[in-house]
Parts: sequence; structure tokens; C-alpha cells
Amino acid sequence: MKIATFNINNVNRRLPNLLRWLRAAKPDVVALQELKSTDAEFPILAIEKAGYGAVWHGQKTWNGVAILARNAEPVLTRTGLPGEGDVEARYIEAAINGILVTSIYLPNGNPQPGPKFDYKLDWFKRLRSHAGKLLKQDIPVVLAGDYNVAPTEFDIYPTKSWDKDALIQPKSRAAFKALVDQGWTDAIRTIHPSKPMFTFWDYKRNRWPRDAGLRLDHLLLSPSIAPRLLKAGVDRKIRGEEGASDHAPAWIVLR
DNA sequence: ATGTCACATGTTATGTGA
Repeated sequence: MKIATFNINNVNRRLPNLLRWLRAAKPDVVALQELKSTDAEFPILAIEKAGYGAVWHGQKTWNGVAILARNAEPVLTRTGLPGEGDVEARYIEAAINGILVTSIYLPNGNPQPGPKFDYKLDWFKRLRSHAGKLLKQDIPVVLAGDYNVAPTEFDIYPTKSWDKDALIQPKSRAAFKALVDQGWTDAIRTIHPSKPMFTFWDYKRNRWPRDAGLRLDHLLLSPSIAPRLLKAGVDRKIRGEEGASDHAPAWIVLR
């Protein structure tokens, strides 16, 4: 079973790229982020035609998350994190073939310090609270999404350019580590301990041709599913296509 | 400080967010 996470950066603008990748990579489950689409504008017909069922949680202009399942209908279990109602569409969760899968679009948090960074840290706290409850249920869970955190120095190319950026701040990294330390397995890093495995390359400053990337998209596995981890990777070449998102899909194969 | 992309508002650009 192949599960992927892909920040598509506008699902309608990037629809030809998405459909090409679905046909070529044939993932069984896909967590999409940054739909930048209202619920009504989500391209469900094209996605169904490609052989996928879907659940989605959209919003005008910004954010938006979805979960696709090949030859299956994901069973929606929640949109938004528990607690106060989220105005921004950043969380969706569904059950597919006995696995609970999320699509997370964690706030970027820039500029920092400031209210947007506070929102990021608060959102992380609410995610940890919910993730902790999922762990206690002892069910197979994959927390997939764009966490907007490069967890360590190894997850970014050598540079000073991002020193003030919310993506690499100690507080952002501590929040990610606190989540993982609940008992989750960072699947990509587990399979590839000594390769950077970038998933994002900024459009600016020639960063894709220079491979000046960051690893921001993660698949975290609950203890009951981690032993099934067989393979993991990043479909880097997707980033080089015409009209590409600034992220590439990250994926795992479970036995 | 800048670079790139895309969208919204509503203009022959500018602001916003990433």
C-alpha cells in the first residue's frame, strides 16, 4: 500500500500535473495540501475519472486539504482539529482500508516573531493533543502532511538565508520533535537516514536547479503501523515539470 | 532587499501569502 503527501499549491491550477503524477505513480492514498479552492470548485470529476474517491475541506483562495483513495471512497472521520472552530481549512482525516490517514497543512508562521508564528505554535499544540488521543486508541495511523518545519539542520541545504524563517526556528523544531516523541515514526527519515530528502524548493533564486531545498512534508507512523514500513521516497522529478508546485510528493510503501 | 508564483481587487497596478 502506497501512501503519499503532496502540497499541490492550487489543485485547479496544477490539475494536469496532479493527474499525470497519479497515473504514473499510482499511489493508493494521497494527502493533498494547499488546494486553494472552495469546496464547490474542487475538481472531483477529474479525480474520479482518474480512479480516485476523495474527501476534501476547502476554502476560498488559501489553504485547503483533501484525501484521495484509489478505487475506494475514504470515510471522513473529521475536518478541523478538536477545540475551537478553525476558520482556516488545514486538517482532514479519513479511514481507508483499516488505516486512519490525515492531511495536515500546518501554518507557515511567517513572519516571526508575531501573531502568525504564535498561531503556528498553538496549532502544533492542538495537533499534538489530538495525535496523542489517536495514539491511545492504538489504531494504525499515518499523519501525513506539510508540517512547514525542516526538523533538523540536515533537512535544509547549507545556507544562512532562512535563519529568521519560521520553518527552521528552534521553537518550530521543538514543536515537531515533541510530536514525534509521543511515539511516532518519521517514515522518510527512517528509511533514508543519510540523504537530505528535500520535498520543497522555493520558486525564487533558482533554488530548484541548485537543489537548494528543504524537507517540510512528512509521514508519521503510529507504533502499530510502523513495522509495516517497507519503502519511502520523494518524487523529485515532479518539481522540475512545467507548471509544477513548489513541493514534490513524498511517499511510503506499507507491507 | 531581493528573488517567483498566483490570486483578489479592480487596474491598467498593488497587496497578500507562501
